[in-house]
Amino acid sequence: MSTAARRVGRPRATTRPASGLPAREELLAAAAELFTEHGYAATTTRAVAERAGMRQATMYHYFAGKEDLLVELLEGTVTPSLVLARTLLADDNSPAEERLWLLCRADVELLCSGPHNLGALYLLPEVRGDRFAGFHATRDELKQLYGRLLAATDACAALDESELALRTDLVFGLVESVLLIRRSDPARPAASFATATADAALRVAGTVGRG
Amino acid sequence: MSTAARRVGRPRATTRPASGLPAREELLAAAAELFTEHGYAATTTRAVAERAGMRQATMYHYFAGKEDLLVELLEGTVTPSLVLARTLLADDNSPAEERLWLLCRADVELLCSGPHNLGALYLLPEVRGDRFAGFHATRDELKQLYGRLLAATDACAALDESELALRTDLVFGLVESVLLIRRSDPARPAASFATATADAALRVAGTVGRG
DNA sequence: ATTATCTATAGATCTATAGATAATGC
DNA sequence: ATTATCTATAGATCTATAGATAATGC
Repeated sequence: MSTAARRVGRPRATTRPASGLPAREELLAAAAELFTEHGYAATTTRAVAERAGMRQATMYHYFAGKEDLLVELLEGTVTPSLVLARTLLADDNSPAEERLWLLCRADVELLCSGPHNLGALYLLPEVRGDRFAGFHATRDELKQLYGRLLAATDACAALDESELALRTDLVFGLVESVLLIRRSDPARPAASFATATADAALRVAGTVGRG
Repeated sequence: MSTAARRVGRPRATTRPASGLPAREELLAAAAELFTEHGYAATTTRAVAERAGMRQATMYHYFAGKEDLLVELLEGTVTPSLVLARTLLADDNSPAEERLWLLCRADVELLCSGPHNLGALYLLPEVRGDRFAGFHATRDELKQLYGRLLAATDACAALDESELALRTDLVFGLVESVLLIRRSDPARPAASFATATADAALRVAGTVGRG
């Protein structure tokens, strides 16, 4: 009845972290912390591996390279909002204003919860590269769905295409700006902030709103 | 009457860039381009120096190190708006709404003009370091002045301190989000976008606005 | 003599790979 | 036999410094 798990493979040189996560998850968690705090280029593969409780070279058993860590972390920051946006766009039982508000609130909550400011990974200059085309496509689709919900609101019904695009940029920009706000104030509670941001997004959209 | 300037010092190994800027300015311009496009850590001192038309080591004749380039570039992205904010706060001949609108518009214009998205330097993870405390202090003061103008608007007169702080975060966040928007659409004309953003900022503030 | 530049390089990295090793599984 | 890990390192950087050089200034 030993509490130590009996594991295949050569034993680690150091003790495992207390989290009890599997090695691959542990590497992602370490990368999340280090990439959000110090950036991608400034984080070494050694720093990631050792924070996950293993030697540098062992990381390559789980990931083909440093970039793969970032690719995988990025995906998680937009996919859930995209799924929700699709659902909300399909549901025409409630007014567009209300659905837009729900999307904004959920998006802000996604961006402002979790132990690290993962949404801020999107700010890293490295994310420009081709390696991240998948992430950009997802984000573009999400923004497009914001635009379609916005177009369905009373306030925007009369706008022409370019005015609508501008307003979409502003609403989407306001929602994304929570990354910057969280960065200067990491401890802020997500729920009430998400509500207030959704209210403000509707005001940007042009509705009289709840705020 | 030779057109080539007669210069002190050993001649360059390569021809000078066509810009005609003095060497120090040329280095800053090169760093601006490379830091905004590839980030700080991914930009080598060799890349900066060679884009400025000199060898890597020559850069150290003008700057003590790579960080000094970034420090100097960052200052220019907030100081002009801070100066304007101080002036606007002191002038009580026009309503606070109008002064806030002017500040937002000018700030967005500052952030969206110039050949590179210099405002986006603030997104770089390296800017967290102590070396950049001066920049952060300037930016904090600017944000505080936004808050004081906001407090003087009719729409915010009744808010308590924490509500006001939240609204300041949202207005300031919206203005800063133009960095993100410019990054995905670098060619956008600044003037009309600045006006539209200032309108939206007043809606976030809670005024009925012009929009 | 002063200046702006150059060449060369020490010293410190950092990524990814090669190949050995120490467990368990059968 | 398979697996997860280790140690060691090749090869490729990158920053900052040391010291030489080729102009002009006086």
